[in-house]
Amino acid sequence: MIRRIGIRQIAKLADVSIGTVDRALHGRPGVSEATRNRIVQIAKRADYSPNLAARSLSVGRATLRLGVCVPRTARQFYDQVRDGIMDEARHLEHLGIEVLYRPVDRFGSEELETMEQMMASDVQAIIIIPADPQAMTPLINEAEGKGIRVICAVSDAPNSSRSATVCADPVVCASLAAELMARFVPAGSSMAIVTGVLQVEDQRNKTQAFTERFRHFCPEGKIVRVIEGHENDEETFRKCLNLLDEESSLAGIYVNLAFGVSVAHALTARGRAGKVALITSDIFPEMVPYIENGTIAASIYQRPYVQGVTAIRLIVNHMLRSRPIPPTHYLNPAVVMRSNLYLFRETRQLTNPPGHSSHI
Amino acid sequence: MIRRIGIRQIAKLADVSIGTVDRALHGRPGVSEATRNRIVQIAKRADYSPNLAARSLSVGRATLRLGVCVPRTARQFYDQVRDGIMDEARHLEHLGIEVLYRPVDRFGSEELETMEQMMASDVQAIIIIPADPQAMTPLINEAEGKGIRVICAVSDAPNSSRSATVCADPVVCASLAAELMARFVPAGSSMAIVTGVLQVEDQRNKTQAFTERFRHFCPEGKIVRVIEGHENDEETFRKCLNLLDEESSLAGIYVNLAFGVSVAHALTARGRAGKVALITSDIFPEMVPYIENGTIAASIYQRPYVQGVTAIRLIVNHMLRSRPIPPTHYLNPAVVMRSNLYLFRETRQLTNPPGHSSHI
DNA sequence: CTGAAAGCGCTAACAA
DNA sequence: TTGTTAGCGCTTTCAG
Repeated sequence: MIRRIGIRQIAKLADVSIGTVDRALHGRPGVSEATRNRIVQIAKRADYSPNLAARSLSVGRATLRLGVCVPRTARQFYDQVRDGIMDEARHLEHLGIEVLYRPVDRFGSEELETMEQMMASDVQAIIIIPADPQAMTPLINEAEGKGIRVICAVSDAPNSSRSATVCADPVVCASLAAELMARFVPAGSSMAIVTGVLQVEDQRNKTQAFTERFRHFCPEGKIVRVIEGHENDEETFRKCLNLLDEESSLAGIYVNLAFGVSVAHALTARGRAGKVALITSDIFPEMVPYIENGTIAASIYQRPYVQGVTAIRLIVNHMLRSRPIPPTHYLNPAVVMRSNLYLFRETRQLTNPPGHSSHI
Repeated sequence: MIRRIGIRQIAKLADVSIGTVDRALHGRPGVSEATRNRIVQIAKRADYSPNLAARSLSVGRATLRLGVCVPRTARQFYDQVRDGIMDEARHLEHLGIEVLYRPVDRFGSEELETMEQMMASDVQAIIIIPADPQAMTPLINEAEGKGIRVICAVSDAPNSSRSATVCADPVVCASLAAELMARFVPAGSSMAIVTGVLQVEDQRNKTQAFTERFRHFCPEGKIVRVIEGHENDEETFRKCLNLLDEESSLAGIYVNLAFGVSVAHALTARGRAGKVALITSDIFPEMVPYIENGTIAASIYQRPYVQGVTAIRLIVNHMLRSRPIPPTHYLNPAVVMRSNLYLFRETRQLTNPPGHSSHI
């Protein structure tokens, strides 16, 4: 620990009391502009940065109250985000961080109501995974207007004034899938994409990016079908059966949302498992057997845990260390295959080889 | 921040002074066994954990002095480890962490001498990347004997009594390469492995694992050659030229150490770039053009930055939060391809798409 | 507008 | 063997 300058020294240099220094440095009222400027100058020249330990000790209660609003559905995924947030917050507990955690149902208005409650409950920042970005946008704007920082994770509300978004770059996810796929299948192969609803920005972007990059990486490769499963297991499954029946020369399928299992089912049902290269998104326990038996060749993983960790770090670095917030923090997707499957958090409970304890 | 119990309350419960509580809880001399036990019991029942902010504030100087000994060679790689260590240490600075950083030349005795100096300079733990684990082992044992925790990163000293090792599981790295390769090439393909010296445990393990897994994943696949380049650019290059001349049907090469560029050179020289699937290890700036033009299909990345971060976290969690140290912390290797190349730290300086700021 | 002083939870030096 | 006390750097309250 390097001996750094403290408010005491600054007070001495500026020939004022430490109380005045504190007021000046924190924009609190009760200092003349003249002395304030003088003190700020000195602090800057001396490269002053506050001792966070002392601060949180002094304040006693939380220095930083955070609201966290995460969907209660698709738990295997969102719970990872929550774990990342909570783990990191606990790690930084001694800085006086307090988390107000509110899981919400993904559909209906609970999300909006919760957001409103949070805004009313004296938090300095909110981490949210908006299920309906459109509807959430006015509330986000209102929060930011009140000085509450809003950070979107996993899903973005791009037209809002949120301070930052942290997510896996959808274009990179889809491009990586396309690049892998192009290496997995021969030139001139036919490809299908399974998505949810093309109106959802993320899914549309991934579909486009995959299409474009696959054509780029695979000479004469073509996308013969884009299937919208409407985020419904049954519909996805059924449409995939049709697809397989109609496209006998299909070489691969890319599933750009969390419905890889339905597609794997369909492949298995039609005896095409292992014959058609399947690249899915994210990891869910039900996918494990399909990765193990080769039905799913690879999965592009958005690393929800790390997203949670990152969201906390962004906020803390900004609010406590006055670092700038990067408006977009894209993190690198991971490639899950059979060889590294058991090093991912999601599968750690299932079979836990001793000594393997990584999660980032 | 949840209101937790402090030594004051414990003192009251045990009907002693806070000084006694402090002594009892820290195994300092000057407390009778009876009172010590009583206090420890109370603390345990109350789930006491010390306020780290208060501690580091009180102690004033560093609470935790760490020695870090990292090779000065292969900088692009080891500097990442160092960055991870330093970034994380700075992040935890307010806990009173002080890092004594000593880069050393990889060859010669500097490593041993530096280790000895560190052991003499009052550090509580040492993070080391042993270049010569064999030679380092006695010193590690000596350090641990003195109560100095030693953590190996990247490279392990398995026969020493080091407290922990953090690295990418070599078996997983090689298996992942094999699995990818088996998907890249047709059944019955011929494969070559480029390594350094098979006597080095890590390289031998990777060679074995790749061989075994490739055979498993690729029906009728065979390893036709294992080349030892002795960690020498020139020799690796030359031997690869020979290989290419003699094996006209070679479908792929796996390079299990940091000499992928030499192999890429050879492929280019013989006009086989893009025809032979090349999977390398880690990322270096010189590799970037070869990844971009498809000569290198993929690279298995050990994530040195995260290794550094992890090493610090292990130590801090152990020494400051008295968590157990897991003897081996394997982290998940990453797959680097053209699509995600620019999201890795190593390449961030080269071309830096705005908004991409991930490094873990 | 500014200064003085108490106190956050802990360590460490000194007293008893 | 135990108790007491002075800070660590900061925030905050109360006086001036």
